[in-house]
Amino acid sequence: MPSYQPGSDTRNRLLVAAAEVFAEQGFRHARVSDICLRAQANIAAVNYHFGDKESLYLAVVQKLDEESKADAPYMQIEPNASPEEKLNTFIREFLGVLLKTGPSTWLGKLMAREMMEPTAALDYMIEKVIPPVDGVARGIVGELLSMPPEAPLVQLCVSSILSQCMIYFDTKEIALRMRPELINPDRSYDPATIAFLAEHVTQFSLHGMQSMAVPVADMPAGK
Amino acid sequence: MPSYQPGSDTRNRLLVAAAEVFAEQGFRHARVSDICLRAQANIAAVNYHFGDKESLYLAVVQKLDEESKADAPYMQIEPNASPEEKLNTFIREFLGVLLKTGPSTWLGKLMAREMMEPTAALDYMIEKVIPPVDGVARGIVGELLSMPPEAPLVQLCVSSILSQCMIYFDTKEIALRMRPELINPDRSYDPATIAFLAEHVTQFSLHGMQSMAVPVADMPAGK
DNA sequence: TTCCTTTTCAAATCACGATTTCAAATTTAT
DNA sequence: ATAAATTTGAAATCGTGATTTGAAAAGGAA
Repeated sequence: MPSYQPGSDTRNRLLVAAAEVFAEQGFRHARVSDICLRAQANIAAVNYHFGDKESLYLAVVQKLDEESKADAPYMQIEPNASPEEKLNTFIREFLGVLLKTGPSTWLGKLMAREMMEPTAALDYMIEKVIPPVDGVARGIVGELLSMPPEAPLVQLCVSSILSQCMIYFDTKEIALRMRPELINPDRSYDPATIAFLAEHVTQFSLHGMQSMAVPVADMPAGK
Repeated sequence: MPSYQPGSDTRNRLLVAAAEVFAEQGFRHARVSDICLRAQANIAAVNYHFGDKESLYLAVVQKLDEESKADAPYMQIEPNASPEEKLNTFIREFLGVLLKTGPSTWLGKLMAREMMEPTAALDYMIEKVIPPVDGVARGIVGELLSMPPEAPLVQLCVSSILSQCMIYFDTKEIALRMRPELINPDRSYDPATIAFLAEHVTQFSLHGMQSMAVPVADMPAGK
């Protein structure tokens, strides 16, 4: 029942095609017939190699996660840069991951989708994918606020920053109708537009945090 | 084929139940069997009264929109308040619409879902629902920046503000796993938590805009 | 009451997409 | 070269959920 040749060509084509389709459509709307079509594989190939659609999805998430551990540009922030520069780089890379096309953007898109519509992969992501990204963001913000990365205020600011990036991914369908000239035929944003948006988010966030560099009220503890 | 008694009791129960289910699950995941169950109606009632699931959905959106035109708290900002107060009120009300439970929150939730996963209702929303909300937000931000509401920078800041609210709706499933004590059994957020989050978003955004009160670079025009 | 319109109901049908089946093709090992 | 193991392919099956059907119930007007 399991795959006997983990390096099988068909198996790999399925993983690549599936990453693309899942990133574009989300787990539920992705059709395994679509995935097989793009992978030039038979409709039964997913079940033969992975058991079922969800296991394939899990395999995609893990594969992309491992690959991104190798080189994820927004995880390797120049340690000597100023915290302001670090934040700008982080935002630019994170926005790119959500708005560009290609393999390096797939895990980010899957993560954004899991947040809105969780599947079994969310547990994996909470454990393995989110902490490193969150850690980098908290490190930068903590530095900016002169606060430990675990401080509740740091968490709030990280949410504010990430949300500003994600909105452009989430509202892509609206942008397509109201500002179609900003989006390429392959549904990616233009690099110039991404750079422009990153600059705005950076400025907005830097100033947003400027006056917060002292400990203030805590999150309410009880429910 | 069409409904003969537009005020039919069953028809109204369907509209109410459908609004609730659609807001909670989104259009695709909502089951008409579920809606009929909650409306105490037969499984065929949706097709008898509305034709099909999508027409019911459209009817729900329009009904909620018309009702909200009557009294939507975040649309009626005290005109004499300072712009800072107006922003705080707007953010608190908008967050409430996304994080509380009850009829007044349903349209906001449907709008948030349409953004991520558009249906035929998106066109209606782009035309009728978004402009008023967007207009109020632009008015407040324009006042804060001493800029006309149509300025591109005003648009960017509005996106930054709305995104910070929406993230708490979008990541509810993660919050459920990482901070379950913040979310009530009925899946709503506690009023104290909402007020706390609104305070943070307001402060972050006010400071984020503080230094922008002069015209700067424009959105790149060409694609 | 009786006829006609409207509404409800349970059961059947449809549509779509995931999964299974099993025979044929291919690969690998001896 | 042959046999066993592995992989592929086309068609069949399943499951879920929306939609349709047609008979019964309910209402209303003569």
